[in-house]
Amino acid sequence: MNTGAKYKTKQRDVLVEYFKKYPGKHITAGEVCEHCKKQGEHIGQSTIYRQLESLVDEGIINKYIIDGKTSACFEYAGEHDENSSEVCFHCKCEKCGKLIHMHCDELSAIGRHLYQKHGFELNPMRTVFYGVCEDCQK
Amino acid sequence: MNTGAKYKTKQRDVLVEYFKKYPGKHITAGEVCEHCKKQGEHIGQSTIYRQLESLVDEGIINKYIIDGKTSACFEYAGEHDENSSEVCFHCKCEKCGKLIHMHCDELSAIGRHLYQKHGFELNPMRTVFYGVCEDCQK
DNA sequence: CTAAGTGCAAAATGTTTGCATACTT
DNA sequence: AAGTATGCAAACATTTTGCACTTAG
Repeated sequence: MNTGAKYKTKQRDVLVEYFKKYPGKHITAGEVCEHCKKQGEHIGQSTIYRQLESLVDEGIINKYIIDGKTSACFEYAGEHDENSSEVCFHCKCEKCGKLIHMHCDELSAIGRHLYQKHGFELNPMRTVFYGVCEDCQK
Repeated sequence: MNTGAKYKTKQRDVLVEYFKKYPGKHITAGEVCEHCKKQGEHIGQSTIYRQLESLVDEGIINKYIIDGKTSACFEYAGEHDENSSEVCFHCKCEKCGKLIHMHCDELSAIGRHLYQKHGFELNPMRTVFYGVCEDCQK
């Protein structure tokens, strides 16, 4: 946790724009660094890590830690569309490493179940289902 | 992935016994190291990491990567009781960090749903639900 | 005897921190 | 001016690797 970014800086904008440009894509801190270098925007890695932390705190991006990857991933959280109950779930294949984005009402239902029966308020943005994908089951 | 342990060694036994002794407990590689030192059983850390990998491959222990912790956790997989449909799910509180073990048929049902409707074969042993626990919702 | 496992130390990652400087407001 | 952010390099923590040596089968 930190105090939260308060100043609008060039570095922060670059990061936010990058995430906005690829909604649904999982991006590591290292990939952010590379992206910046390619853009000719040299941003120190400590700045990147600190900004990522801030952006997570502010709910602008989400952080995922996925087995098989050695580093954490971040993803644009999208516009907070409160009307839509469309929640996106993530399934990660343990064999090929593929990450599947899934929209499913039945899955949304488990969030309600967990809350009503177990008092646990699920955060679907952060939860990753592990298993084996269709292609790898052959 | 590795070729799988084939030899029965003292080091391997020590690790397996340790995990068996604490079913349901999440143990990091570092904790395994410490445990061995306390026992007077000096086991090199590379051996520990390599054995942990083997044990995961063999399904004797499961590996979890949980946000907030900097290192991976391992847990005894338990006897493979095929008769029982009792599967254990993990819920991790994002606020207090508590890890809740949950047995629930409804949750087991989502495994079937994912398989039938989405062709995804869920591995519940590896999946962690993130959210906020009852205590932290006050 | 051979394949597999071990242990050490070194290297490779990924992430965090201290501190002087620069930028926002 | 005051508070915050940046960037560098160094520090850290965890995990992996190379290699000579030991052990199980």
